[in-house]
Amino acid sequence: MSEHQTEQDGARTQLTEYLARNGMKQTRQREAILESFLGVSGHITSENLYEYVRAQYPDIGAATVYRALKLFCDAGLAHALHFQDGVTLYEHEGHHHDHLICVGCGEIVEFECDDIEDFQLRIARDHGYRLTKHRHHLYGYCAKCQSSGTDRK
Amino acid sequence: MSEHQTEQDGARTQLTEYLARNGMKQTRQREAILESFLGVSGHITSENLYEYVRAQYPDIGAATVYRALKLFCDAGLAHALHFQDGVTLYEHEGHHHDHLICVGCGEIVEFECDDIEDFQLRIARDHGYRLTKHRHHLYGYCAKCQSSGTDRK
DNA sequence: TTGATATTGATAATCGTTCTCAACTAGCGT
DNA sequence: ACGCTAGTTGAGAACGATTATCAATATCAA
Ligand SMILES: [Mn+2]
Ligand SMILES: [Mn+2]
Ligand SMILES: [Zn+2]
Ligand SMILES: [Zn+2]
Repeated sequence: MSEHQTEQDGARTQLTEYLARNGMKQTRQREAILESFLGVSGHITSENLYEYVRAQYPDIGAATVYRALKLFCDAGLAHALHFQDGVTLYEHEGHHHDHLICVGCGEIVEFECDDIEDFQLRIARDHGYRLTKHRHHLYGYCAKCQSSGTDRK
Repeated sequence: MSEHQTEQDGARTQLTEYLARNGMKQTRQREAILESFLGVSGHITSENLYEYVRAQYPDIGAATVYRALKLFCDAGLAHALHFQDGVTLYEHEGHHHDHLICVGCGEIVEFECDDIEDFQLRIARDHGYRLTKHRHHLYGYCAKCQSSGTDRK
């Protein structure tokens, strides 16, 4: 039994418990969508996940996928991100990190910086704020896109 | 002649030069919209600025305001921000800063942190990226919203 | 098995923003 | 001043990811 396997089982259990705790139902659709979501690594849109889901379960509707992903966030299984205005990307919930995005090819690099996290808390405290979340995105050109000079801008 | 006055004149000149340099035309509408924009301090949506503009110039259309604000960004007079997905806020272009947003009352606090800026550059460099911009938003509850406990969430 | 309640899928609606396009100018050369 | 031409405008349609609606259907505790 791989680490990956236990992680997925953990997620399934987590959803089941969340549903029970909130008087919600465990449906075929939610199980299928969770399965697809867990099978994806990285960042994905609802629309894109819908494609994957539909490949195996053609009867599941798009609205259900949108709803499920939001549910997964509420249940602590997923995390929503907004790199470009207008599209939501989801990733597996895990240890906190922020992102570096290549505006050339779309590559996404994850990073962690405790120092920055500390400064954020200090800034919030200095202004009397209690932080609930933050959004820290760095945009630029990756090494590859810099060398293949044929880029926009 | 106040500092404020010269700042506004500077902006007007900047737009005029940008337009000339790019074979674009200086129109009544653009002048009027710039006037309204300069009269606003802080952060404002296109839609909201359109209200102001319309009060003085009822014939100017919404599309023109949307276009003008985008133009002002290109000309280096304005800066676009996305605190909530789906709405664009504009502010006067000035020295760089980031934002602390109260999710209770919507208050926006501006902050600067050279240390964070430095870490950002280091992170980018470590990954071979050349940064073009970043988005750093801290969300939380301001002091006032924390005490008046009657808040959402 | 039943029945109350939650969920689903198709589709309409949302909403800030952009696009379309015919009418209208700014601004150059004359 | 005049005229040309390319850029600009305003109204309204179109967009696009997401959400709301709602009748049909599935879940699950009793
Ligand atoms: Mn990530
Ligand atoms: Mn600001
Ligand atoms: Zn790249
Ligand atoms: Zn507040």
